[in-house]
Amino acid sequence: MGPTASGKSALALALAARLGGEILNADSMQVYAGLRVLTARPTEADAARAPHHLYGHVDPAIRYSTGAWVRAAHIKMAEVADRGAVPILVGGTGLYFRALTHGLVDIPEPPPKLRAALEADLAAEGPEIQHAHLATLDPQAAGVIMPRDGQRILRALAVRLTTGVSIVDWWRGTRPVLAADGWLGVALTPPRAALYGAIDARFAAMLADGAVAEAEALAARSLDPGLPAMKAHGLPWLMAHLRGEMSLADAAGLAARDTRRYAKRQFTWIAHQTPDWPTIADTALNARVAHVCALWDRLDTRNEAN
RNA sequence: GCCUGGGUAGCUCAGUUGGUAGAGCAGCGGAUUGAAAAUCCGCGUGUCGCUGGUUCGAUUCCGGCCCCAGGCA
Repeated sequence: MGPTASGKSALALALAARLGGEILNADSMQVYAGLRVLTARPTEADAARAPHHLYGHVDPAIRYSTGAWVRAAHIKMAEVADRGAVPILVGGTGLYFRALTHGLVDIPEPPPKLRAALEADLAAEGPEIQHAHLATLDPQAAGVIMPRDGQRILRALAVRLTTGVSIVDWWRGTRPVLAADGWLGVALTPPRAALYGAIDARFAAMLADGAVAEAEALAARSLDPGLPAMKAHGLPWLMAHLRGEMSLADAAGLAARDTRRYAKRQFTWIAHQTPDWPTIADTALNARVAHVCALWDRLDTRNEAN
């Protein structure tokens, strides 16, 4: 994995050619259809150079989830391996990788109606009141969730109400999806300043590539702005621009700012959530490929020895 | 050249009846178990334009100078 705009897709393509691999998307936004430009999905030309999976296969009206992704990725990885190819997962969504390497408990899905009701309560009363509610219902969960973290409060309430068991107790049963030594995780960590420059340049390129038209097409569907797909970086601002609420330049500035902040959170994730993954600070593609291949060979020989 | 209003954090500004200053935004750090490009938590020392004077003490009062905006010439 690596932060946004760090060159993950290009590296994946080079590795696929070198190792005989197929590419699987591990990015929570690139799964959505209709967001090719704004989520920096590989172009048709790039996608033709190696098999790509799990890109743009979800309608933006759907509320996708980590669980849905893990199930889909698990199946795809097995299919790729059956073909004798190497599954190469690329993306910036740390939680998706974590779900694979550390696991995700199989908690029954709360009914959509309950979810909608909780969402309405949250909107009407604010997170603190819901947190107090959670504290009486599930003190254990309330203890590990911040009082204003509406999203996690909602999830904890939904799980407790539908299963009768605290989400914290569910978590105790977490088991990894992937075998401990069967995979190699690598994190790209380019210098911050270089990455920020790349982010600004990339958003400018997105605009030149039809980002506004993409936003317009989505706006025409009048989807719920709370949907995950509607939160793609830049999309809310471009839609505000289309409504005449701000200039395109302002929208672009805010989009780049959001993306920079996101990249910062990704650096934090890499530093603290995947401390055992080798990091590559190099920005040159060749150096990155060589580095990953060396690591890969080591993993290979170790596995053969076992 | 004269008049007026300004010069305080990266930006926009507040404030100190004289005891060396604080908001918003930006930025930075952190958390992260089915919304994760999400959500949440934490972090404010800066020659108070420069320079003299008054004062125990000046960013604050007084003088000079510099810069910016507007007005008059």
